[in-house]
Amino acid sequence: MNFKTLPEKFYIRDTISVAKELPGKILVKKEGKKILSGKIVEVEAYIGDHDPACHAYKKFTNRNKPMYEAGGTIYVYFVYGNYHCLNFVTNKKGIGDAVLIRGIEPLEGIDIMKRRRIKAKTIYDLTNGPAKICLAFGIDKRYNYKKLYNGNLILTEGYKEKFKIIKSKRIGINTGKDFNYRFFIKDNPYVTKHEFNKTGIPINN
DNA sequence: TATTCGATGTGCT
DNA sequence: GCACATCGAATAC
Repeated sequence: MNFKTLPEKFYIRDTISVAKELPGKILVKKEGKKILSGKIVEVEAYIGDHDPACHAYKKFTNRNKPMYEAGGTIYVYFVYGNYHCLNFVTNKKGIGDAVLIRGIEPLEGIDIMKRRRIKAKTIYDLTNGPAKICLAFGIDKRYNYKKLYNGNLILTEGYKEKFKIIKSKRIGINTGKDFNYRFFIKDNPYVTKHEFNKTGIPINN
């Protein structure tokens, strides 16, 4: 695979516009001679200006600093004492917006991902969750402040394909629940399925 | 300095 | 469907 790397200007736009276009793009990590890659299938937008679920909601702290960098910067944070989550910073420098990467479809380096996700029972469990992605790809806070267009972790264009993007409420948050800032590819099995209706049927899919 | 709790994943019921 | 591991960041004091 040899897709074109997305330029900085792709990210320096309205955050929702960027989030809607992320599904289908390819995340590529170079580890020496090895390549890990996967297609993004699910993301969530976080908007500092009006979104109480956003880490950069009306405050500037040591943790959320990378979110104020220019679009195209990587923001990785540590949660629940165990896990890391990967975000792409969007919008202009000084604005605290980012997009959380929640679901990826593995393409290359699947053998390596399996070794790092020893608990994953199926190939779908490898990268269908924000912390799972970081485990499979070996991403931690060292990637904070790195750029998505010139490092060993980059984002590229994807296949020319048609798919339907579904918009829904976000997952795992207690505030800002009303915003439909989650975007994912319809019927893709690598999308997380955390929301259920009362009869146990997964919704948002 | 102390306390609370989280943009999750896993395992058990 | 639910408990819990586990610890750093944020907030309270």
